[in-house]
Amino acid sequence: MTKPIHHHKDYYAPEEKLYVATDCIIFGFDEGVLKLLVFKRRVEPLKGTISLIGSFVHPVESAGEAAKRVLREITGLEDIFMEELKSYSAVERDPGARCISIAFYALIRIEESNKSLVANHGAIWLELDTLPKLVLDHGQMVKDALDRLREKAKFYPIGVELLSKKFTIPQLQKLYEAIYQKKMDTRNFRKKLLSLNLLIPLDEKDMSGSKKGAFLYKFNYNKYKKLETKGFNFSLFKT
Amino acid sequence: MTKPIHHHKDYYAPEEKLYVATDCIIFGFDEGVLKLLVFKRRVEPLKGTISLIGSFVHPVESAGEAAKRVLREITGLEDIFMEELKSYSAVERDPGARCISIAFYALIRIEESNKSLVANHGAIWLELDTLPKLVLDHGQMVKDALDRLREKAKFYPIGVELLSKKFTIPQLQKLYEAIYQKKMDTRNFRKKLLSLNLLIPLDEKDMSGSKKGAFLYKFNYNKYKKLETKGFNFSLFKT
DNA sequence: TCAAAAGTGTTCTCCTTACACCCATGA
DNA sequence: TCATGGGTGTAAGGAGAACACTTTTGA
Repeated sequence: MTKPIHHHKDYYAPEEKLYVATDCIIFGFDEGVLKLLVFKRRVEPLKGTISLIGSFVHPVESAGEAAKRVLREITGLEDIFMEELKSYSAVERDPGARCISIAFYALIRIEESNKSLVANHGAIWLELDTLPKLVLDHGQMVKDALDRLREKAKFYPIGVELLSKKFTIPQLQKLYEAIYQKKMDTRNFRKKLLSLNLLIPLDEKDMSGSKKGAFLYKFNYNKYKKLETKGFNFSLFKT
Repeated sequence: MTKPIHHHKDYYAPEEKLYVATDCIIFGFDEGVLKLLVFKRRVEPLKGTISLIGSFVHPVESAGEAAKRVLREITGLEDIFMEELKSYSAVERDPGARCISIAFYALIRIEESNKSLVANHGAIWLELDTLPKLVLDHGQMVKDALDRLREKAKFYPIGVELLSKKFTIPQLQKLYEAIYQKKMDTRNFRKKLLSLNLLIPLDEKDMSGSKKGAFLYKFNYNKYKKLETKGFNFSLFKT
């Protein structure tokens, strides 16, 4: 069977429609550890089960728009780094109905989210490395999203999406160490990072992490956008 | 709105289902140029329009299974390199009906395909760099797939999926030159390639490309699989 | 004998890596 | 004054990039 002719309803009619949902793998970084925003049922049935935050894709929106809507409804945030991960469409993935899900992963700054909105939705932040079992194939989604994050962060400085807009180099290093679960060398990390010329040094220090204080930087989004389109190598280290 | 409770049909009932299709971006390599397998309507209506090859996703199969089925039905091939590209779900993407598509790209050896099966389905190979306009958002799909192929081929030797099982190094180089649209240095290409130790040299020569003839090689899939799981850097050149 | 493609080595440069000490400050 | 985290430089090794000629053989 090949692609049906378009604009002729007869070609669609005999086909079966499916439920289409989206699930968001929402990463955050807090207290030196990677966290995931999940939905914990507080009432029966299935009280206590943990799932990703998602929604059906409505007729008036694309999957990406649905995912953005979910993120906005739960966290109050807009203009967030979000990318399609992949689709999940195994026949038996959802025992309740034939339902495919298009998963998106997002990186957000926890402190910018609307905490009461989050709480009102029954959403909570859990540490990634002590995650309990999630419903359906959501565990697999998280695993896939983490793999993708690791791949992506090798070549693109997306880590900055997880930190405050003003951040210190030690903070960024701790984030990378959390993502890749390994210690890095301070000197090499700084050298490579600064050689990209994508950080704007500020005249402020963050005094929360040490007595000496660490200089704050801002990410140069404008410069990055220009480089990105030209295809730049952002690799922060050798694998 | 958060994720509905599963196993309770009431949560699905009020939602609208959508048509779910899959489209395949099928790459081939022949006569030194990259080609795409497309479907050309030979009868009215819409005679002459060109689209990717696709199908609806049926209730009994996942999107990936649907894509594999399409590939098998059109080319007779199984066990082909195929990966999910991304989903396309813009509300107005298909004027005929609200229909999302999950696109997959595949790399096949043209000479192994069932030529009459291909022809019977009205499928034809078109050169990638002189593609006409495709229906719907299929042009965008091809562009995205090509970007993905370029990204992927940098780090994984997937090019071999497009060549005969026995191939010569000059053939592989020509393929890479076609993918990246740039000339490469023979000596550096061979050096890097052979240093991966993934090619099994054969005692045969391919005499079709030159009077001198070029030695044939086979790809060492077993070794590759082992390296792949350990996370190896297959980059064939610096971007 | 010549045209056309296959095959081969070396040098330079740059990036990555490994590695250890001083600095600033608040407690 | 001392404990804590912030910040700095250099040398060695390895990978990528640039570069030109010889080999084979059918026409």
